[in-house]
Amino acid sequence: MRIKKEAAEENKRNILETASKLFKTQGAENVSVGDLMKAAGFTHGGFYNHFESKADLTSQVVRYAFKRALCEIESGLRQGKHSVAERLTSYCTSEHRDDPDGGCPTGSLPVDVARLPKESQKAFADGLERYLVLIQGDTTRLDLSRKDAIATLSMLVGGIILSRAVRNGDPSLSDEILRSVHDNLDL
Amino acid sequence: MRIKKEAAEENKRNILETASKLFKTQGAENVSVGDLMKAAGFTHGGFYNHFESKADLTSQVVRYAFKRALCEIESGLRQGKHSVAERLTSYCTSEHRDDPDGGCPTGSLPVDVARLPKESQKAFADGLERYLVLIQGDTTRLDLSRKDAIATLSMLVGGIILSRAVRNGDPSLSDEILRSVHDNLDL
DNA sequence: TGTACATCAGTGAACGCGCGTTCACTGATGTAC
DNA sequence: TGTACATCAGTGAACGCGCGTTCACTGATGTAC
Repeated sequence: MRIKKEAAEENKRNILETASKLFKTQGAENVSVGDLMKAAGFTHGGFYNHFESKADLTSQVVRYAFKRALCEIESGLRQGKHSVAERLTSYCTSEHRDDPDGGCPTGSLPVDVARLPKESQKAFADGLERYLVLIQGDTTRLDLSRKDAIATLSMLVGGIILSRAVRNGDPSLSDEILRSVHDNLDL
Repeated sequence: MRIKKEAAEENKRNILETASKLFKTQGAENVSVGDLMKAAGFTHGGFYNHFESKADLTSQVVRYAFKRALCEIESGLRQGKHSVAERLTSYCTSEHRDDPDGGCPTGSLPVDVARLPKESQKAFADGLERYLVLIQGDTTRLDLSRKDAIATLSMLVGGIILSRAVRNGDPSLSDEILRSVHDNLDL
């Protein structure tokens, strides 16, 4: 049966939110359309009312995940809940490592994105660019050059990815990676 | 028909070599057993003479890929072809970014490995550990603390992963990431 | 404002397809005598 | 050394299964008059 227009939009947002969590933890290729719709509380058939294909979903998820993460950080900055430096400091922690679905897309999606079509990569690049602007915008406490901002972000992303890769295989190495990157930040 | 024992071992090595290239470029989940065996020059049925399952293959590939990469670097060091510092310097370059199958497993496999069973993660951790020992072993030119070695490796890995993620979506950002990380090395 | 009809979000059965895996078969290789 | 038999790497058809996608259907919502 047909539902209200706002309800349909809310449902789509729900699907995107659910997908961004599942994709970050399991990887886009390991989440089926059926799994996703079930997790969002629907049957699979309705999926194609919102998305042209699974590939279409994927690029929309990349965009959505960055938007969500950036909005959250920016509103936190505005309200004075945390500074950019504090956010960067909390990036390489076991809390973030163990919570990929709530975490930043920079650390969970890039390897998937490298195999996705151009449009998804563009969405990722746009998100990354906004992160860099955000980091550089904090001139009072950090005052990083763009080069340094990129290098810092690379170290954080590499650290969290490596720590997740060995988390179950060698937990103490995983912790050591987080600590090493964390201590090398000196913001 | 039955073949000579050494021939069978050589065939298995061939499958592992082919798999490590395919996995690094496409990701383990996107390479089917049929694809792999065909690329290695066989039919798919024989796969189970060498591996218990695809999961078994995957963990063997992680181990194999590190062994191959480390042997190549170590023999280069022994022959004086390059130093550790030179290898690190050439890590974040467009050549390495555009050649994932020939490249280092640290940059191509970690996100896949994070979703694989403990044994594969152990194989990855062992490989990573050997990399760190190698980096620290070069005391004459680098003399990095273990912490610095980990932070450096994290930055390199993060840089190559991010540059690959935006390569088709924003080529100039991709190049900028490589340059920024490269310049921040100062070995 | 009320009525008649088109629209479309969500349902669930059904589709073709490729996946990982199994299996009967082949015949050169390895082994026991 | 020669013979007889067991072994097993590689082949290719076949399996069940879950995937992405399609489609006929439902009925509340949106729209035209």
